[in-house]
Amino acid sequence: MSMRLYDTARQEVVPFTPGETVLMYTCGITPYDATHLGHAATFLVYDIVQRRLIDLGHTVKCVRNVTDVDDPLFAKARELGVHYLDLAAGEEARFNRDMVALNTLPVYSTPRASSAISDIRGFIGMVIDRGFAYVAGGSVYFDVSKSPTFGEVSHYSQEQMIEFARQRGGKVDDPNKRHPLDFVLWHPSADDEPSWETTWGPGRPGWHIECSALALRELGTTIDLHGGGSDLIFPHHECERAQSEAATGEQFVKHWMHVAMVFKDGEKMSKSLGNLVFVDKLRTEWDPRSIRLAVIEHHYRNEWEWDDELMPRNHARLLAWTGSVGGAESQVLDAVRERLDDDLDTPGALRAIDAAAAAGEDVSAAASLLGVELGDPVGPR
RNA sequence: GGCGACGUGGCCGAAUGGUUUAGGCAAGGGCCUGCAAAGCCCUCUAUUUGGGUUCGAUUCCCAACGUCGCCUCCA
Repeated sequence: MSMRLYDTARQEVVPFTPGETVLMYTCGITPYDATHLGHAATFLVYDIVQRRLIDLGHTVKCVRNVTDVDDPLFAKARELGVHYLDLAAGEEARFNRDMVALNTLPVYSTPRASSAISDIRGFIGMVIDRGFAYVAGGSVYFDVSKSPTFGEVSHYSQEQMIEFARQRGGKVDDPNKRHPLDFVLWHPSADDEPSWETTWGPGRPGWHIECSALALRELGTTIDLHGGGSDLIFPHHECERAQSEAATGEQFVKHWMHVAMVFKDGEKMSKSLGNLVFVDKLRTEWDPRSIRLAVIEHHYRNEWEWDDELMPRNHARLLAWTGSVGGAESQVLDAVRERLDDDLDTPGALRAIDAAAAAGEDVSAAASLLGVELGDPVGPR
């Protein structure tokens, strides 16, 4: 018995068949602002994967990094007039409170990018030694021409990748670059940004290298499952894979999993648009278990819209489930397992539990597999 | 190209594993009227295509075709 999951790179639902110990890496947050529903959705999906794998008897080592060395963090710290690590520490603590409130399982480790500078130095050295990177103008660039499989995670054409990079101000016209898609592994810092010494010059890491270095340090050369929000597929994961396989010569990731974006008011929930629903705010109004249900009511591969019906509906659902405790013995746990193994069909799992609860069965074991513990009375509202 | 949603009469739009697939608009006919309008009555036309599951599918599954949405955001 194993789960079947959609693999972004293979573009189909395939059996996910890791060994007894499952090595998972999910790209975590850049801690410069509060956790919103989009973040929560991503990590709740991975939490349920982890729960089902444990349920199947696996030991799961899940790494979720914290990107505390990055441009948006520096910008926000500059704006607030605080040190970037102070800002990061505060936001990271908020994020952890949200994750605890939503009852996510502890992960194996949550390493910070700032802890990985020496690993990153070593990693870049490996990439250079193996001939996949070059130094120019104080920066180190990955040489995409040495990686013929570049693009096999996202399945974008060269032209599309270049266009996307250009739209993002990805410096495709940087004169130091040999190819427009070459990306930075290391680059000089601005005056008010942190800087570290290296043999090829002072500076700071590029934004893809941290995850590769941390994955190697924490989990080894090949990991079973890697992912995050679908917004990370390109360029982040494309670049990660290229540089990791360049450094180690081994397959980096066996299975890629990405969680679809959450929308509000017709547009992707994002900091730049400001159409955010914050988890900590929501928690003051609703039981966190209802929030979890409202998120997993959607399939992880479908984009979905946050609307006002969601919380009342799932509050009612939580009440129905809680009211079932002490009822007749139920077989619904097996139905939920079967739904989760079918590409993580959480909507189907919820429907099965709804039906069982309506039939007077005790659904607490099934709810628990989804991270919803029915023991406590229902909270706010 | 990828992922997802959808595809019901001329148009819009409900519903459904099983005798007649709502309703509205439009159209045609009639009543009424000096004529017309309004109103009322009647009539008319549909489940994209091809497979599959089933005793039976429009409904469930697969494929094709078509329409729409999303695909740079940093979760």
